[in-house]
Amino acid sequence: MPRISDRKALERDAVALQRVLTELIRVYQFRDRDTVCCYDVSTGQSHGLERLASQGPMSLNEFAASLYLEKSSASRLADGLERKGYLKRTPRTDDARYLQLELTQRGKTLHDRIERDMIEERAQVLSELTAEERRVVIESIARLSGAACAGVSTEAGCCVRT
Amino acid sequence: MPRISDRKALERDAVALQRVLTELIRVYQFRDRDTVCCYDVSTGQSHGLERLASQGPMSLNEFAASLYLEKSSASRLADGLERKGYLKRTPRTDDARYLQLELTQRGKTLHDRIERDMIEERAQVLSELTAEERRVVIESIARLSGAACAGVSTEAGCCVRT
DNA sequence: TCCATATAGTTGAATATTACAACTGATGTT
DNA sequence: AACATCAGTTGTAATATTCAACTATATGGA
Repeated sequence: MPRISDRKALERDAVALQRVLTELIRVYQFRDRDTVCCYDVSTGQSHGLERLASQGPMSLNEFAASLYLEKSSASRLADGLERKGYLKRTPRTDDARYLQLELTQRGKTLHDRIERDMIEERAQVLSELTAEERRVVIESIARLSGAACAGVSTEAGCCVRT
Repeated sequence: MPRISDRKALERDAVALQRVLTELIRVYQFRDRDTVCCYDVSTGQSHGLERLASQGPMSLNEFAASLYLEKSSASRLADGLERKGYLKRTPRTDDARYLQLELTQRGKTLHDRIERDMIEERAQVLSELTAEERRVVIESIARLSGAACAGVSTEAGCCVRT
């Protein structure tokens, strides 16, 4: 059983975390809009690039689920990326209902460029920390998304809290 | 001058951080859409509540800047909050061009409820960490938004990279 | 004093993002 | 063969966002 002062300290930290996390989300939503201008893709599109780059080719439904989007939204996201030449849709030979979504070379190149810039930014922040501290930060952020993800089901496409 | 292995470790960590941070942003954009359903306000509106709750009354321009929005977007955000009775606009007595934006009691109450729920979630995640680890996480997240914010100017309302 | 100018905020118009529902085409089942 | 199921697309509507034009207020100089 934790001491009372421990619980108080935890509560205080939770408040602080909530504050900085809210600001992080806010600034990223803004900064991400900015990304549009600088890289020829919108926020959503750059997430789409990232999913395909890191997970490899996938069906549209998988694409939608991995972006927490309804399939129709994902379809339109893919439209945009395809129109700009970053993505290719290929019907699967074994079952023509499925599409294989895949980045083009152009798409891979753009993703690499965006990712490289972002990693550079991350490295700036991490450079002030020790290896151990960096590990804690990375793990904790992973836990934060895990926690946010936990209460959410993507089975119905979106917006279902379990 | 850091050793080569140190630089490699830093690079590796930056890649990992980029990965978890991207996922965090993604899941939050989804989860935030969900928040709409549960609390009678949209994502943007809940950020608006948060700004006014934590910074106190402010003008519309200040409100816009603190949300990284164009003033017209902020004006419409305020419309929504006012219509639902969470916010009050009062012309300033010393200069009638300015509006004083302020939460109503109803707005404060709603914000408190939302914040309490979120802090509870944060505490869950933090409870597995030591006090020192929690400090590192909180500081690092603050630095991450600081870094994202740094390259951005809100003077023109939005979307200006300096 | 009065008009030009600047400032704060609102409104019109255009665009983007999203979800839900209805649809199309392909596959599987009885 | 007919019906059901599944993957993906398209129609429609709601929301969010910006830019530009506008209104109202304030300030400063002739």
